[in-house]
Amino acid sequence: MRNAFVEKIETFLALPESDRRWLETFCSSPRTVGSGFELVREGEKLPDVHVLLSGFAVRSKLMHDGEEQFLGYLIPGDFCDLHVALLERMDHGIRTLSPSVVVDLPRDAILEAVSRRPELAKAFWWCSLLNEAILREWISNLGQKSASERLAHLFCEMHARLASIGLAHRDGSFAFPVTQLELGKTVGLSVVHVQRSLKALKEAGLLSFRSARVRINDMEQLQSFAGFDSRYLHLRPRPV
Amino acid sequence: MRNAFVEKIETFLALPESDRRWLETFCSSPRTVGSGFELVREGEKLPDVHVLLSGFAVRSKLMHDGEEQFLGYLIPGDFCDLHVALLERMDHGIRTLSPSVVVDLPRDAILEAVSRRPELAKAFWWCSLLNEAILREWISNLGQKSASERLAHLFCEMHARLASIGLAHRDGSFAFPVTQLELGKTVGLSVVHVQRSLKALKEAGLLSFRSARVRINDMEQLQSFAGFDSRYLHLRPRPV
DNA sequence: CGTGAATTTGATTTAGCTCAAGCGGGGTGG
DNA sequence: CCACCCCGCTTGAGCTAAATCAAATTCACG
Repeated sequence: MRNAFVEKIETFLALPESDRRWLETFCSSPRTVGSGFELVREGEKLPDVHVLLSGFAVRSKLMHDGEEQFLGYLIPGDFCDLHVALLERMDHGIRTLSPSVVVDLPRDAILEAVSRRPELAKAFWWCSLLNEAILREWISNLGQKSASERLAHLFCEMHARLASIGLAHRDGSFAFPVTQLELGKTVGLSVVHVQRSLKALKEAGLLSFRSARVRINDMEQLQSFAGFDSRYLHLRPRPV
Repeated sequence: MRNAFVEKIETFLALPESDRRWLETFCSSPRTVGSGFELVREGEKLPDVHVLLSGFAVRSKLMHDGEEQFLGYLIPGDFCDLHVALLERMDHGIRTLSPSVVVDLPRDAILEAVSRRPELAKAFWWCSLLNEAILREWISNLGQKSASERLAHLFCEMHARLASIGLAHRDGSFAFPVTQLELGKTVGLSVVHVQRSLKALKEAGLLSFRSARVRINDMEQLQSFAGFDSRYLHLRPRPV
């Protein structure tokens, strides 16, 4: 059976057979959870690290004024909370955006792997570095771009990431189970303004967004409008 | 001689003697560079990873419209570009903000250390995770807060980080060698608005900012105004 | 069908931007 | 030692992107 997690890691390096088996063992008893399920609560101290095998999830932080800011989307193959292996306490929460399949890796197993299996240690670290790169891009997105540029950029990113794991349709469409309110929490805008900016993008013929699905009509133009350059994602051509 | 880098790592875990010596060997031939020196250029592929032993530096990304966004500040003890060990290409640049001392660690040495020295592997990974946590906080800062809250938050963060390595004065003041223009690039605001927001913070008696030095007058109030909660920094009490 | 959530639209307000001009201070060359 | 000049800071006057408030409409779903 395909395992999005192992596949992701193997785009980075070919694992020794024993490491791959080690990973697959832990993935052998996944859980299925519904949409809107809180995988991890902010402030919590966890015994396990989670991996998303299928579905969508989001990281988010609660502000002191009660507002919520999204910090990143998780797609199949992503670690949810690798930090807790070393940092102990979650500084943000994670919840699913669709029915999902997750596995729990005991924290101690991760630590042991890092000590005993150098290839896995590298791979885990690599996952963290990728996350970092995305976070940096989000910062420039929030700091420097207009409302519709931000949205455009977000869609470009999601498309690139989903395409890299085979979850984008050839016609440029992909599932993205979020509401406009949630888009607002992602790019720091009010719902009303998200709606108007989306409308502008639609009217410019760049994309459409309906019932949790994005379709990019003109990738070329959308990317150039958004100032999107996929290199920050450090994607490697997917070995088949 | 004190070594800010080794000290930082040892707040996380006590290194085996041999690992410490390994680090210190590489730190034995540092370079001194001036202010405004470009340590790493965006897009570059580097043979070395850099560590800042003293001074200030900043990560930044150039937008397609020519604007610049700051992505983080580097203070003594920080890795500049640990990513290149695994990611090959820099997705942002780094330059000093003051005269600084840096050391160059050959990429291959880092990779070898990760394979052979599990404690160091953990420590390096921990550094990445800390960075990530700071990046996430910056995202919520940019996405959800007003101009003066953003600035206040930035000052709280710098104070906490500098204090943790003994670079903050007991009176709440610390060196922060940036101009108002640069503050703008940090929090996504125009110079003019930075100036007005700073003025407001000064007039509220919270802090002062003059000639590259910040002084926080009322830490309690500033933190509560900024919605600052230092837990995201995952600081550990500094062992003396 | 009915009901609550999500989207759309309009009207108004505001935070932050741009443009433009004046000011201070520290460093340089005459 | 003075004059100048450049850079960073300050202030003012519009202007605009985005927020807020409020209501209507559509949609998904039981």
